[in-house]
Amino acid sequence: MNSDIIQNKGLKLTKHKLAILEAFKLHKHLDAHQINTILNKKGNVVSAATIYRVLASFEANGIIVRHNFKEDQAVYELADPSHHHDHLICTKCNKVIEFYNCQIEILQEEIAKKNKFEIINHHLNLYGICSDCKKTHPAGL
Amino acid sequence: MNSDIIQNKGLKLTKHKLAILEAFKLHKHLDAHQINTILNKKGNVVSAATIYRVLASFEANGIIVRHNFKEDQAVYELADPSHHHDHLICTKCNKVIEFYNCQIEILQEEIAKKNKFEIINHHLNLYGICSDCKKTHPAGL
DNA sequence: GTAATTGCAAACCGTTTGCACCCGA
DNA sequence: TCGGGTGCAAACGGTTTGCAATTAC
Repeated sequence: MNSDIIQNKGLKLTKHKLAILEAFKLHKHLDAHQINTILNKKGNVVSAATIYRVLASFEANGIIVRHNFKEDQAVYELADPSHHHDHLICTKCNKVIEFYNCQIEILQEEIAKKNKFEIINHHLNLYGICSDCKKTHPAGL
Repeated sequence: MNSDIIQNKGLKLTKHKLAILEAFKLHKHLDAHQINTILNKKGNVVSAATIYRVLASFEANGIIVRHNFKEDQAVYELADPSHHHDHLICTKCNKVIEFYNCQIEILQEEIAKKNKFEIINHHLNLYGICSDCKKTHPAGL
């Protein structure tokens, strides 16, 4: 249950937190502005400050994780430690596809070992054109 | 020659552009603020606006590439299309180590093909603790 | 000479924060 | 009740931009 996710972390259950969590169930990857739009459409008016505070709190409590797909805006998605994945991002339509490749993960560990690095985290973002956008602009225009 | 790099792109050669290019020869990865500091130390006072404009122009002309190691600040490095590489970033001391792994590149292409994606670009950032910082904080503190 | 470059200050945009009020447990 | 949550507006930090003066070619 969504309310459990929030309360299990010792956070107070509020209408806004629930609404934000529900937004992530419907749309995997969201930035603060998109969340605002979604909540507004549902008649849920929330100040930007609250959205940022809820996002920060959710991130600190491991409910969501932050990504930097866009260079100037934070994008979040629900955390799922048991299902790590990386992302393909379409630079035309901003579609995001998740993938997981075990071999790449292993190679990353080897690279870290070679460089005496202890990996804490990683981001692998593949930017490109998705099949839909290729159809729309077959010559790459 | 540094001046050639600038003029070959049809850009006007100026003292500031040269100084910024030289900064990149000494320090591989730089953000706007660091460039400002470096130039100031050399007695080269440059306005922030100019730095950003030069960076934008260099990037548009393929002289440098932008990275998003930090979530809230753009980091640039000299472009070198013939020597693609990815990065290990130490979250303690911000050290950046470059690496290249052919197998990972191949796997990425396979993933793209599977998803009917045409990759244009990618960022693989491995965040962790470098060996020096592990020594300083052996228990991870 | 002329278009590109620069400095300054103001604008911008995403995000954060101080403060007073509100509300969930 | 009371400490966390919220809205508002102001602040913040990195970046961009309008404009007038300067400079490379």
